[in-house]
Amino acid sequence: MTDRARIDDGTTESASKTINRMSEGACCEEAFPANRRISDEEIDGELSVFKALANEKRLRIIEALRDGELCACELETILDAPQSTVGTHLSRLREAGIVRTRKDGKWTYYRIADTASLQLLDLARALSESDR
Amino acid sequence: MTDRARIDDGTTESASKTINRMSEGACCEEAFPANRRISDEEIDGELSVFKALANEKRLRIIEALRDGELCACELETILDAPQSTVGTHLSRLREAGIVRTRKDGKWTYYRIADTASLQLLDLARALSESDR
DNA sequence: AGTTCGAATCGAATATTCTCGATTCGAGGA
DNA sequence: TCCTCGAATCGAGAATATTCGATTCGAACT
Repeated sequence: MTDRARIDDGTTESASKTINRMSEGACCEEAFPANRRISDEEIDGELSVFKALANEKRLRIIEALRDGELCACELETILDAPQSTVGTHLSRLREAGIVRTRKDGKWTYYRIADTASLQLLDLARALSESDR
Repeated sequence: MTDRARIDDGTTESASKTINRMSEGACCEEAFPANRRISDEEIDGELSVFKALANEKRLRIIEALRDGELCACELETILDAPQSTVGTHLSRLREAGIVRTRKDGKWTYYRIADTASLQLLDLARALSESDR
């Protein structure tokens, strides 16, 4: 919609310390103490993330934000959906902490909050491709 | 319910080749060609995985199966929900390829199909804990 | 001030998912 | 064979989520 200056990338916050911890030692293994009863709060946390990702339009939004931020109006074009629909999905993603916003004049730019979200999509894709 | 012999663990299939590929090089980074337009089939694949995980009872089932297989009746006790409810959730997880079954007499034992599912939960938990 | 544009939110119709009693099915016994 | 137990499935009501027109809000401009 506009060719104004963009913060192309590098502004997405790095993955959380916990996720970095997952990267040490045997890659992506034994991130948590293995045999530990899980709490309700942790289940709720996982649930809120998965609910935020369990929608086609929201997945498309995240995929579109892989290579950098986009404003809401650009996402409307990409999704080919009305403003209120896209706005609702963006609000859900923001509430879930998946995306962050930056305001510039009357435009609102969205970006991925944590690259761990993208790893999540990659893992899900690999998982779905492996069993068919 | 019963103290019959169990295949305690080691029977869950190893993560898919694609996921193993993700483990090489810089851990859990650049698993996919980076700048590549995603297809509808891939979105559908991601979506089916996330939809299967976007439910509290199903997450509890998966967490319960972390340290080995369990039969349906044991999961009914753990979830404290009626047989038909638990059975429905188990069917969904099986259809999504998240769990596999083994029949022994009149019992059906469930186990995690791919450890990548557990990594998915760990990542989601870390993500939800990082932004609060 | 008023106007316009982009975006957030409201609210109600629609669509999807969840729950769970009831039924069916299959594997062992008696 | 009949009976029982564990589990899969059906079906309908309840709960949740999605859609999107309409409204509101804020920033920029006149």
